[in-house]
Amino acid sequence: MARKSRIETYGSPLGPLELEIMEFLWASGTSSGRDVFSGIKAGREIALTTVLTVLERLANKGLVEKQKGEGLIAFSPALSKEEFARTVSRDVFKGILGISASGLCASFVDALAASSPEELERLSELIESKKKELGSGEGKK
Amino acid sequence: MARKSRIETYGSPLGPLELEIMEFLWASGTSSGRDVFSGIKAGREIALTTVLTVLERLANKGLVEKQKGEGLIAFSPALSKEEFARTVSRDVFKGILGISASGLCASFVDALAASSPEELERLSELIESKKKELGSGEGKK
DNA sequence: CTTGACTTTCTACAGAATGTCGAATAATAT
DNA sequence: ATATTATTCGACATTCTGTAGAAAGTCAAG
Repeated sequence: MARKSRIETYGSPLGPLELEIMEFLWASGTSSGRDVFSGIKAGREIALTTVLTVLERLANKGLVEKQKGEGLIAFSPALSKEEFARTVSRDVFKGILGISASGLCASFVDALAASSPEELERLSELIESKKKELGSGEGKK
Repeated sequence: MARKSRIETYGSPLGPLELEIMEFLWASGTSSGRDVFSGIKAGREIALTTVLTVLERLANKGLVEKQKGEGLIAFSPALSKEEFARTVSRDVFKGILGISASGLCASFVDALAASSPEELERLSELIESKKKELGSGEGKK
């Protein structure tokens, strides 16, 4: 029986290949299986079917949409990169916050400042609007 | 051959039982295998060896220290809950920041607001001081 | 010294997730 | 029809985690 699926605790991580394929789709938009294959495969040894299989699994997970219209089947990301990141990290944070909230904010700010300081501004705006949001909803006791 | 270990992409998630055992150790500090077993097992059906095995694996991962002195072997958390959370989140940040910084920020705020809204205030203060810090540090070019 | 209870280690299996494909099947094109 | 390309199926390999019995080690009591 084993574990209850990592999802409940840490969100829905993707394997390296899966992520690579998602990145390709985010960059190229709707593509055929072969397109993805060509884009992904760079000198590397990988079979077309491997890519197709992963694409199929990604579709089952709801991360990719499979449109079969006229012509080749088309695969496209079901969520934007941002939406995906948001979804995954929401779960991840829920898990980590459940372990220990203290210090997390600080390390988050540090990490963000280190990698994308320009996001700091956006982050404070986000917080402001979130605070307003919470404040107004407070009325219904 | 398969995947390169989730760690490189998403941090170091633990299974439910592993996490449960870590929580126990964080709460009780150094304990014998049997102590952990007793603490973990609450009415539930679980074998002592199962707990010992997991403890062993946790030790191999470097999350638990095994001290064999006089008497029973003692297990203790190698990192505090906070350190662990920080470590895990650092890796998670790295992984997700690579995908989308804005998505990460958005979900962080959401997750924080949901679990500890009172931290929002502290977070904005943190950001302010971080921004000042960056601003002043700019002088040395 | 032998026995028995308890501790610790070994070994093994099961199920899920992911990577990896070849074979079979379905469409298309020529 | 036949060759070509596209899709789907079915399989196997590896790693992770949960699970636990069997074996080996330790030690006090008799």
